[in-house]
Amino acid sequence: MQITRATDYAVRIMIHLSALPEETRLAAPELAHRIEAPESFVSKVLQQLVQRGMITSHRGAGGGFQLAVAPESVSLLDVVEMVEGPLQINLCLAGEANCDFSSWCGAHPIWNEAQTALKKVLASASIARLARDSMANLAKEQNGEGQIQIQPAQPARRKHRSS
Amino acid sequence: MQITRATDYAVRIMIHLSALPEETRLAAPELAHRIEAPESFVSKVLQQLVQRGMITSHRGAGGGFQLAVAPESVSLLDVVEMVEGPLQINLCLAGEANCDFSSWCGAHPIWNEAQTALKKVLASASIARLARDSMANLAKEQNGEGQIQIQPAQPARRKHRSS
DNA sequence: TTCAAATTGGACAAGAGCGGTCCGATTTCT
DNA sequence: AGAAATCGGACCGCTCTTGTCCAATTTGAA
Repeated sequence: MQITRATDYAVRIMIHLSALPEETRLAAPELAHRIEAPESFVSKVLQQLVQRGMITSHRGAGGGFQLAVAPESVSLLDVVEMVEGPLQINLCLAGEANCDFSSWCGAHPIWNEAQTALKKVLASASIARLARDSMANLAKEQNGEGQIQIQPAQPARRKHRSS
Repeated sequence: MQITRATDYAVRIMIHLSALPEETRLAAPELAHRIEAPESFVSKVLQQLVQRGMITSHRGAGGGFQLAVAPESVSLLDVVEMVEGPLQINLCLAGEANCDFSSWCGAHPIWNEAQTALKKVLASASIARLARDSMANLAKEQNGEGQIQIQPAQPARRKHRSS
């Protein structure tokens, strides 16, 4: 009864990209580092998000990933179901075929109600809002301190400096 | 993001036992057949329920399982957590140690809210109510027809009749 | 044009959990 | 003494999870 790591990473990715200035492009390793998730695994999740049209990718030098949708219009539930498929709390909610009792079982309506309540909460939160909340919280936490919270995509300009 | 089969079976077991006349004892194979679940797997779930004190077992001839708690006072959530452990929608809700962002991440409160909503629904339904609903639905479905719905524990008196 | 930076896609793999089976040991009723 | 039943543990195949690694490809820039 738990969301997978991949899903959690996907959410973090979407929030982070959404918090960046528009059109900002970020490379996979950099993104992975920022959300504190393993690089090679994140790259898989990124591919999935690309396939679903949530983000776009650009290859080659200076490439990376950027948001492809309006973050206001995609909910937490959207991202979750994008990675995990339709959210089903119990097998018996997946069509009549999977449950001989559904017509009379007293638990059936409760499973349904619970699932609906869960979905409702997740559907009510847009990625854009989560990004705003994150930034606001961060700003509040380290009050005006130096440390940058969500960095605006460093220029990546550096030429091979040894140190 | 789905409850396990074992959990579903446990719920069915509790509901079924709760629908029986008090003090009724039922053997594992019979119970398994009634909830349409594999015998040997159900016997494992039954052991678990015994260990948690939800039901009591009696060995030997004429033995079986029977309810050990007041079905009014045990909720669907209780049964779920009895089998699966504490319900956690996301790893990041399992204490600060599991999430470096929890203090500021915008998604964190939403995960929490979603989990709470889910738990609330499951906690609000008692096994006793589910049993009553089941019986009422069944009675309605096959209106006064012959077929017995939840059988009152057949006497099991039969001595080896071949046919 | 060439090189380096970056994504893409696929193969691989360890580990855990799930769903279930099987059986010998034990208890208990008759 | 049986027979009926639970108990407990071992075992099993499968799928999913959580990754890793690499060769191929694309692309921007020097």
